[in-house]
Amino acid sequence: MRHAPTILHLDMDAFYASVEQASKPSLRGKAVVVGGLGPRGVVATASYEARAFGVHSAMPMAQARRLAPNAAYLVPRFALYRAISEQVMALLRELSPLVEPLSLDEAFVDLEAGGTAWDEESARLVGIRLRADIREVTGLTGSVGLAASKMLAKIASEQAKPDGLVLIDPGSERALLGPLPVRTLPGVGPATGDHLRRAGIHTVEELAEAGEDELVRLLGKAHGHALYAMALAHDERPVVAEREAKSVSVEDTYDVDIHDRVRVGLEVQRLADRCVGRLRGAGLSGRTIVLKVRRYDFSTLTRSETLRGPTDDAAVVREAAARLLDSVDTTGGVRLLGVGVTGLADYTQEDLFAQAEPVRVAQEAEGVVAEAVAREPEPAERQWRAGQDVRHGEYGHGWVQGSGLGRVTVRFETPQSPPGRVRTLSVGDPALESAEPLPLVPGPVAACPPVRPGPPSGDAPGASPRAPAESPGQASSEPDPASLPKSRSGTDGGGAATSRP
DNA sequence: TCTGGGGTCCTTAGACGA
DNA sequence: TCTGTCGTCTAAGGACCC
Repeated sequence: MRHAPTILHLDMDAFYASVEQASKPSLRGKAVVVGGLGPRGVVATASYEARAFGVHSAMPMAQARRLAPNAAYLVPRFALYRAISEQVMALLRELSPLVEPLSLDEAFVDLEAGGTAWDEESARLVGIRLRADIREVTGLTGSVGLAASKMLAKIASEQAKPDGLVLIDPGSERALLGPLPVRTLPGVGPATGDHLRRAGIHTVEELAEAGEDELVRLLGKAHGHALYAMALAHDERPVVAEREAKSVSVEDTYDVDIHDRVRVGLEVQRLADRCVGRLRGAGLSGRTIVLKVRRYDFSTLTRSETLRGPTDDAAVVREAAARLLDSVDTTGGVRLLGVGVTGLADYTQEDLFAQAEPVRVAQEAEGVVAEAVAREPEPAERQWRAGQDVRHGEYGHGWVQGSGLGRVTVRFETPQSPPGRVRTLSVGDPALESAEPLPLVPGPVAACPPVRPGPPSGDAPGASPRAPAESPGQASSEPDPASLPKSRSGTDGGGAATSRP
């Protein structure tokens, strides 16, 4: 293992919720919950103000509403989050070619490979500078962990949250890990955590003391070996910039269980089409078709079929998915359906003779689906979704707080305005139209990171071209008190209502 | 009180060919 | 020719992550 803490892990703080607060001034300092608003939605991200009420990711939305009834509930706006994520990733790529994004709001960076840091001091300066740049370019805060390995850098950024920086000193790793709960380690979820607890293992230190053989016996070969290494702070996983996708899938959870077998069949066809759309969009084809069914009682089963060659043909995927569905008992109802493709290749090699028949049948099915889609009733009125950006001819830019009973409530404000006024309009108001999100940071620079003149870059070889903007004193494991969430109240958070009346 | 969506990796078991 | 073994592929499920 390398010895310098030059692996950086960046984790944006409550990312989706922070973006919404930045773009909606009236929500700053308030409890904001982003997630699915349907009856079966779950929380994607809760602002720190909402977390004070006990709301957290993956919690059912209904439970979140009971805990924080006055929070603002918003649907995610992934296009906006993606755009902001790109700005952040671009800043990371200035530090090193080795950037491994884990999601829209998280990434590892190998600073040593980028020549931007080679020891504790330089790594710390890069982290400080990065946090300042992220704040300048996006207006948001991120937490930075620096350590000699990915695992430790991630644990460090977790400890740095919110809005902080933690560097794990080389040599202190095992002492730091020892007292932490096993759940801290990556790969230890609820099931493994329970398993270990029943074996009397609660901390990382106890994990190390149990020994490799015992862990392999308890958890299996791969997991046991990996966990034992992690417990000893051994983690040699490299930062990998390019990862090839291994599968492409789409799935839908329905607000109400589907009982009608014909409807189930149509939904599977629709999902197959969407899946192929994504597959083709990525320039891929795949050989194994997977059908996923979650039944009324939450039991989940998968059925898969491997073709003789990869395909990106919607008719072929539809037909395979339909065959797989034939082998599944859906009496009692299904709550989720999914279609996926694995065994990906970037070319298509159809066995035309073997698949000609299914194709013909599927083309007939295609007609059925098209017909069903055509029959789909048009929504009588435009749908306004909580959180959505809108523009009004008279009142300007705003966002939907809620809608129902023929009315839509809009708060008119922009990222740079003071908290704005709420107006209730008719859902059919001709002056109201949906709008693109506005940049969080003023000026044209928001769309692409600015290149600022580089102040003196220090005397060490390979120093970052950027000079630190914060004093090093701010880079401690203690977050700046001024940057902590200001209010626990979270009341009157806009009260965005569900878009379903 | 009910549990999303999009992924990755691992384990187990059976089939099959060398 | 029969049998055992090994590696690989396929299928299904489970755990985990963000």
